[in-house]
Amino acid sequence: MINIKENEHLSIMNHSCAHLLAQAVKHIYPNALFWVGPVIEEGFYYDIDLGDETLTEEALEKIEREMKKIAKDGKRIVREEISKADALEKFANDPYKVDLISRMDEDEQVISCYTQGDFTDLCRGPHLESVKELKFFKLIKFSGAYWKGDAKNKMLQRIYGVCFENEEDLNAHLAELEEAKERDHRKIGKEQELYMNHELVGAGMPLWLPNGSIIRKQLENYIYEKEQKLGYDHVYTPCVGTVDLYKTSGHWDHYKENMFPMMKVDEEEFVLRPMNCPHHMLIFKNKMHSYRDLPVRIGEFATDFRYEASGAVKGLERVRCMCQNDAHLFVTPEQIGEEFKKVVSLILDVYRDFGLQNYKFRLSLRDPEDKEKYFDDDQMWNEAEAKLREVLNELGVEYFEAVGEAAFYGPKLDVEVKPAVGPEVTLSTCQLDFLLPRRFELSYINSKGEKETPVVLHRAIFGTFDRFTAFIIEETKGRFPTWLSPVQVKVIPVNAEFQGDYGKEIKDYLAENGIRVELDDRNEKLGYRLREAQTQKVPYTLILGDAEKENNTISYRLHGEKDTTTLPKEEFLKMLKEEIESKSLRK
RNA sequence: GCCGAAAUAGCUCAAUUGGUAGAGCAACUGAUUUGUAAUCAGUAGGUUACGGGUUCAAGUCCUGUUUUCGGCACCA
Repeated sequence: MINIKENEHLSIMNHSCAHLLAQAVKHIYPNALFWVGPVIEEGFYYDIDLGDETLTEEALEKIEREMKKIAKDGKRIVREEISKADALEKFANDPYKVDLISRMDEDEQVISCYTQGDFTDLCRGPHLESVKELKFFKLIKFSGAYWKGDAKNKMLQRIYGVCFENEEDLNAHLAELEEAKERDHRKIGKEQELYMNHELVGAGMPLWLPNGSIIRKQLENYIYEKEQKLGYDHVYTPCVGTVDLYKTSGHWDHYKENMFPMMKVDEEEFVLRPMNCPHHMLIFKNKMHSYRDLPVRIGEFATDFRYEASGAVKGLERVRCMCQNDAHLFVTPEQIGEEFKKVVSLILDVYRDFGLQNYKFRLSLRDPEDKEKYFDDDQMWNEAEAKLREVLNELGVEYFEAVGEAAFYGPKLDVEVKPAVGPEVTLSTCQLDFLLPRRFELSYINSKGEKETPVVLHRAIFGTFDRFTAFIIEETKGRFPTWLSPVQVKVIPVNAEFQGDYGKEIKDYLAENGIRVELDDRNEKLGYRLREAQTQKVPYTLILGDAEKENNTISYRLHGEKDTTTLPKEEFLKMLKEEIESKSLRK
C-alpha cells in the first residue's frame, strides 16, 4: 500500500483534496465549521462540526459529487498571507479557527490562507495550483472523532478520503482495501472455523474452535520450547487474586477502571486478574535468592481478563479474556542490558521463524513533563532509557522513540504491527520495572552478603496468543505453514469403492505417524472434493487412484499448485515430517 | 465509553409504499461410481438477535437491551 504521507506530491494533492472536501461540505451544509484536515498514510480526513446534522452514505455521495463539480470548474488555489491580528478578525465568527490561531507560536506573526473560488481556509500549505488537478479521488468513510482527540471534548464528524494522480492508482488502492477485508482474521476465522463468539458468552470472549486450538497449541509448544532452552521456568497460577494483592502491586489505584468489578465472597474481595506480575513476584519471594541465581525467569501462559471498552473489542485482536505469553525476569541492575538484549534477540529470532517483516520497534519513553502519569524517579528513568537505547543500537535494530508511551513504572520496547483493518497494535513487548520489586519487597543477596532489590523485566514475545494468532492469520491469509495447519493432509481416493481401502490405509499410516490428516471418501466427484480441499487451504492433497494403489505410492498436490508428484508413502512421510519439524514457511 | 451503521435458515444474501418470509451453498435422502476447483433430483431447515409499543396487519415504523461493523477515545 502506498504511504501517501511519505510521497511529497501525493501528500500535497491529498491536502488540497481535503480543502476541496471542506468546500463541498460548506456548499451543502452552510453552517458547517471546520477543524483540521491533515494528510495521513491512507489519504486525508477533515474534522467538521455539522451542528445537529449527521452524515449518511447518501450524504457522502452527494458531497463527492459536489467535489467533482467544483474541481471541474477548476478555480485556482491562491495563497494569501495576513497578520495574526487580521486573521483573528477575519475568522472571528469561527471558534475553531480562533482556537487554532491563538495557539500559534508567538513569533509566527504571518498566517497563510488559501482561497479557491468561494472558499477560504486557514492553512500552512503548500497546495496545488488549481482544484482542476483533483480528478481521481474517493471519499472512503465517515465517523465521529473527538475535538483535539480528547474524549472530554465534543465529537466532530470526520470524513476520510483519498486522492491519486491517475485512475489506475486510485483503483489499485481501492482494490487493496477490498483485499485487506479478505484477509481480515475475523473473516478467515469464521471460514476456517478457528474461533467463534456468542452473545451469551459476551463481547470480547472468543471461543477457540478445534481448528484454532490446534494452531494455538502449536504456538504454545513452539514458544515453550524456545523459553526452556533460554532458562525460563514455567509456572501455573490462579486467574483470580485478592484486591489486596493488587493494592500491594499498585494496580488497584492505577488500573482499576480496566478491571472486571470486584467480587465479594464471604468477607474476602477478589478480582479477575488483568495481569500476572503480582503472582510472579510472590513466586520469586517464595525463597531466598543469591545473586548467583539471577536472572530468575518465570514464565506462564496465563489467562487474564481486562474490561476493554465495548467499542474496542475486535475478533481475536482486542479481547476481554486473553492468554499472555508472559514472563518476568528478575535481574541485578548490572544484568539489565544483557537480559534486555536476550529478549530482543528472542523477538527477532521468533519473527524470523514466522517470516514476519512488516513490524516496527517502538521505544516507549516517559513524558518528563507529566509527573502524574509516571513513577517519579528522574535518575531511574534517565538511566533505564539510556540503557535500552544502548542495547538497541548495539544490536543494530531500527526503532523509533515515542515520548509519553511508557508504562507507569518504566520504559518499554514494543513491537507494532498493522492489522488488515484498523490501527496498529502491539504484538511483543518488553518493559523495565523498578517499582514492583520494591512494592513486594523483593530481594536477593549480593556478593557482599547484603540484601538488594532486583529489577524486573516484563516481557511477552507473542504478546497474547489471541492477538498473535490473529496476526498470523492475516499474514498468511489463512494459508498456514504446514506445521500450523489444522489439517495438514487431505486424502482423496478417486473412487471410494475401488480405492477407499487404500485411502483408509494411507490415512491411518499418516495419522499413526503424527500427521493431522483427513480422509474424504464421500461419494462425490474428484473435482468437487479437490475444490473443497483447495478452498480449505489444506497444504497437501493426496489423490489415490488405481495407479497409486497398485504401486503402493501416493500422488500429492500442493495447495495452490496444479501439478502432482508421485512418491512412495514412506518418502512422502519423510518429506512431510522434515517440513513440519523445520517449521518451514509456505512458498 | 462516544459518533454512526447493522442484525432475516449453519453460511452468503433477497423480500415494492407496513399486507402469505425466499434463493444459492452447506445438511439430510435417493440416483450417479467419478483422475485434478462445484453430477442430478428430492427433503428438511425460521417466535426475522432479545424485550416493549404503534397498527386491522410489523422482517419493515417507534423504543429499550444485547451483539457485530466503521471510526474516535482508551490500551498497567
